[in-house]
Amino acid sequence: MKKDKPKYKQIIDAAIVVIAENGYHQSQVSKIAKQAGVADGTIYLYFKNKEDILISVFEEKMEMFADNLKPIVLENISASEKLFKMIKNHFTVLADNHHLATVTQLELRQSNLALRLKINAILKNYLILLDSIIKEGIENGEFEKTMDIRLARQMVFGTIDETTTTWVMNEHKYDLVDLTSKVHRLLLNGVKV
Amino acid sequence: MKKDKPKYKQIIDAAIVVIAENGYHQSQVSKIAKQAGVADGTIYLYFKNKEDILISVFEEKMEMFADNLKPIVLENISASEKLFKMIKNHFTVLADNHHLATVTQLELRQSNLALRLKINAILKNYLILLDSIIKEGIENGEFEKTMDIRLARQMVFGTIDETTTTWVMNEHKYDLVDLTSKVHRLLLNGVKV
Amino acid sequence: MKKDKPKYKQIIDAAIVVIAENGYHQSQVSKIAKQAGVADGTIYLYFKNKEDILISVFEEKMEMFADNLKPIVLENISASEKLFKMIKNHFTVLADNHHLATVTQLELRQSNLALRLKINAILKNYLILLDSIIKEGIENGEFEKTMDIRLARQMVFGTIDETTTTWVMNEHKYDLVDLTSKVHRLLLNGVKV
Amino acid sequence: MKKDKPKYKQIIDAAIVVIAENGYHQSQVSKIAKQAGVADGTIYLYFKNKEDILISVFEEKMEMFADNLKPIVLENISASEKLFKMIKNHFTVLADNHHLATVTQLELRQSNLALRLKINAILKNYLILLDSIIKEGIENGEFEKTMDIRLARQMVFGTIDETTTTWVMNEHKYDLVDLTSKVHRLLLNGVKV
DNA sequence: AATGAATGAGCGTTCATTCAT
DNA sequence: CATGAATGAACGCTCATTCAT
Repeated sequence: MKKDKPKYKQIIDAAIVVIAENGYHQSQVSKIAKQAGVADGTIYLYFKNKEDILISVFEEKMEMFADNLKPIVLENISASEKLFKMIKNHFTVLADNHHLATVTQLELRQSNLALRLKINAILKNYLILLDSIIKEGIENGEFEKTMDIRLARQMVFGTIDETTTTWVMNEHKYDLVDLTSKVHRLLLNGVKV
Repeated sequence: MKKDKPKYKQIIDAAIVVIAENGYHQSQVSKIAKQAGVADGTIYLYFKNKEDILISVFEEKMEMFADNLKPIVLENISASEKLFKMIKNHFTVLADNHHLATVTQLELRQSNLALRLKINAILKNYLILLDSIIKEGIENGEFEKTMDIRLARQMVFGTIDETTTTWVMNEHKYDLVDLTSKVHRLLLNGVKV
Repeated sequence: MKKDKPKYKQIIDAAIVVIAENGYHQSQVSKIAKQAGVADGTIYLYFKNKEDILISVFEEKMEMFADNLKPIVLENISASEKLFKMIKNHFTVLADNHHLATVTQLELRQSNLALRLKINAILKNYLILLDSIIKEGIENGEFEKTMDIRLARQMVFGTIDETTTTWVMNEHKYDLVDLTSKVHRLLLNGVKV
Repeated sequence: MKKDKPKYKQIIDAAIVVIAENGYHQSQVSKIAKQAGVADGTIYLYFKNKEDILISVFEEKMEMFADNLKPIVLENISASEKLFKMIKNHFTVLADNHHLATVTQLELRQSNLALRLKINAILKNYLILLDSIIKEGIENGEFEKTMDIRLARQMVFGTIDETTTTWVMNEHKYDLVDLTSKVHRLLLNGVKV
């Protein structure tokens, strides 16, 4: 399995560094190869083409979000607490990895539509877990039973995403994880008194 | 003033059509010129460079959002109602103009970071108006006075934006404006009962 | 019409020189552009791609062979004399243009199969004229009436082609046109006494 | 001697199959290795480089033509009959081996000039035998004594070659060996009555 | 003001060959 | 002898921008 070979991860990590530091459109394959310490041609032993590198970056790292979230969903705690842990996990992963945050929030969005559709497909697994938390909350009476699950998910994800992007655009000047409680409260109670 | 000359708007509108129909990366200056019915070189009498066209597209159209929002902010109604009207206006403008929606939600985000920072600057005026609604709500006791205004704004804008993008990606299959009440309710009360 | 613009012919002629001097596989587009005194991109205003340059080289020059042959076919002389004039014309054109001879006899044959099939299609017009001479000879009793026209054409063309190629490979050391009579006599009478 | 080891012939035969089926430019060393059932690197234990494989293909197979022709030259028959047997042999070998015919008539001609010069050198032995038949015919009064031997050889070989190439390009649709008599007659008597 | 022909920098990918095992 | 992972040089084509007319 190619994904288990050390060079696979080596190239993925190199890609994140190069994209974060040079921007999406200035991240030539040769630059990624150099950062990874391999020859240009070696890239193509592990990836079909340049796009495949970028998809794999997202795949590998999004897995991390989903893998972290799965046990949380199964815990014996309230849906509200699960939501809290999900937000905290999301913020923590990105706060711990500024390069990755820059890549996912800013650079990868400059990719062409085809690539972004593939990225969205990968994201889906993560959003399904979020949906399951919302559903659980509705079923056990914690959450408003008349609300539209898809819209609720879009609010939760949209808010988390917008918050993170703003934080990245402000060059990580403040602590993202510190915002967890406030974001959580807003999502639970809305803006109204 | 160049902006008042007919060819200026002609080129802006051509750009929106071309980008919506061909995608950001397939929207060459020559294609925009052809659609606008002018020579390639003529573009450069009205715009500094290609990026300037795209910024101007956003500028011209975002003005519409802000211009629509300004009188709403001044109306003698509750902050909650203003929020409702703002969401409805946002959804209505984009639902009425599918090309524009595709361009702002999908295509323009593929531009490079520099362009997107400029786009954000243009967006600022709109977000300031949103901030003023939130502030008013807090001051008149409608909204939670302990909440972080910036986070609240990010939730409102992030939710609206995510909702719209999802709608565009689903190829406008359902009615976006119909979602106004539900989105409004979610933002006011959150997900909790 | 692009073919009438001076740069079209300028690029064709540059291609012949570059290919003759550097060989087919060492004739990069940039080299042809330089020889033609235009920018690389200009090539693509006149030709679809590199292959299109090569096809056009053949097209333009083969036209010369056919155009020279047409009036000969119509002359009021014997088929045998027409054959003589055809051979002489073929040899003369190539003897007068060593670069072209190298390109058609050696370099262009290194192109890929697809290109060579297109080249063959262009050649067809020339071979049709040759066929008409042979047919005429048969009909007026000059040539053997039982012979296979296609095979006769293949003998005539194969002999001319092989003779020319050998001359090119011998670096034009002897006079090609001088061979006309002998080749003509051989084709008419064969090797037998 | 490397040529006697089984893998040597194994690789040669694999090369012919791969080139005939994929075309010259799509016949990578790795593909030939795979077809031969050896590792890429193994190729280089038997051949200096890729060009060396192709030269060897020609060498090995041209030997077959010359080896078949030698006893014919020595037979106690007329020069005209020897010519007949030579043509028949040439056609038979290629008609019996479509892959080889495609490779020698079409694919190998796409190789670079250097390789083709080497191929010509190999061909020489074959052409020398042809020359000796022609000389013999002249000396024993069968063939025209004033004719240029080199030109006669070029006519014979050029005609055979052109005939074969046309047959290959027509995808072997008709029987090549059946043409022997007609080609022989044409070469002996020419087109004239 | 308007034109559009000309410019030229920039990059993903292939594949023959090597060499450590 | 045999392997196959790794190497890295090489090139056709696009398109934003200019400028002579």
